[in-house]
Amino acid sequence: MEGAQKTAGTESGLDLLAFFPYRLAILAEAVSESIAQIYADRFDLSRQEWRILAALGNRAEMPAKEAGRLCALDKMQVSRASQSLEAAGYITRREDRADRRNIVFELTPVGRTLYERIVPLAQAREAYLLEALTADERQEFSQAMDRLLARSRALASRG
Amino acid sequence: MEGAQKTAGTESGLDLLAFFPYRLAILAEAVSESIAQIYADRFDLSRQEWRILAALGNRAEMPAKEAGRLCALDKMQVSRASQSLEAAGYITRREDRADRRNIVFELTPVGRTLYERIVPLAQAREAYLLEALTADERQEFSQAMDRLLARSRALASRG
DNA sequence: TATTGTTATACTCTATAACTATA
DNA sequence: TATAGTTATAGAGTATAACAATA
Repeated sequence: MEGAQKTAGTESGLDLLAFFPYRLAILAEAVSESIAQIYADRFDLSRQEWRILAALGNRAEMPAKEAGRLCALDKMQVSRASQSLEAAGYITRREDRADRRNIVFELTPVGRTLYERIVPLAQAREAYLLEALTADERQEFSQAMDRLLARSRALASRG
Repeated sequence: MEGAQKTAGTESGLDLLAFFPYRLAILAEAVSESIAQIYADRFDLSRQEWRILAALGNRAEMPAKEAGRLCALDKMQVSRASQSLEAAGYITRREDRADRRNIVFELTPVGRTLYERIVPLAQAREAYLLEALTADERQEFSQAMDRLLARSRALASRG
């Protein structure tokens, strides 16, 4: 982002390596890969499956629609990932009796065991990453992320 | 990241919405989308094509191999994206006489015109995003990104 | 008529490796 | 034998919309 500042009065080009969206993409990809090595390489879960599993871990059950909102997945991704998780024996899927259009997910004991094996590994990696920052810096980074997210969504919705 | 701290002594679950890699992925996706609306929606370029075009803008020419390193693309992505850019008339590709295995890219006048139309729009969006942060915060965020990238690569290379 | 979720289809993207040519 | 780049192939992932069931 320093590079985005003009280094000379006549400089009008874009320095890709200093372009904020590019740098953020590279960082997010690297971080994502470092976590995917756990859920994908070691436990053979897709990103979508991992997100649903992770979201299910700290609640008794979760409707499909909430899984979509919570995991930033569309309804097709939720449908397919939840079918895979069910086929693998990690979750159950049942109809909501109150409104039978809704499907509710629940972890099986096997799914909970998987969750409890993955989560500490994922958290250890997160902790290692965040050791790059002091407690204050983490908080500032976190707040900056929130503000950047709000602005990027404002842009995206503008088209 | 605050949420990653234990909220109770017995809490061992993972709060997906507070999990740093998840939040970073969501942010990067939103930022990426806000820029892709320009190069993809308005100018029909793929992400790979855009990166090569952007990297070419502030230099006379660029070898294919350097494009790969600079744009974080593998040699196949460079090969295909550069062929598309050539077919669209935005770049030329010629052999390096010194070593005819190397291919060197150069912007055509049409390509430069495209570059000069896209870059101000992309920079305007970048600037809007970064207005979320003060100058100091930008610098701290930038340094934090560098440190996080180093650590995520250390993790990823560990496997 | 609107909503939830599934299925179908085509399309894009990616990963692997075989291949060409140059060195 | 090693390197730069291309091509081929198959697999994964994605997007669109048509569809069924329920409300």
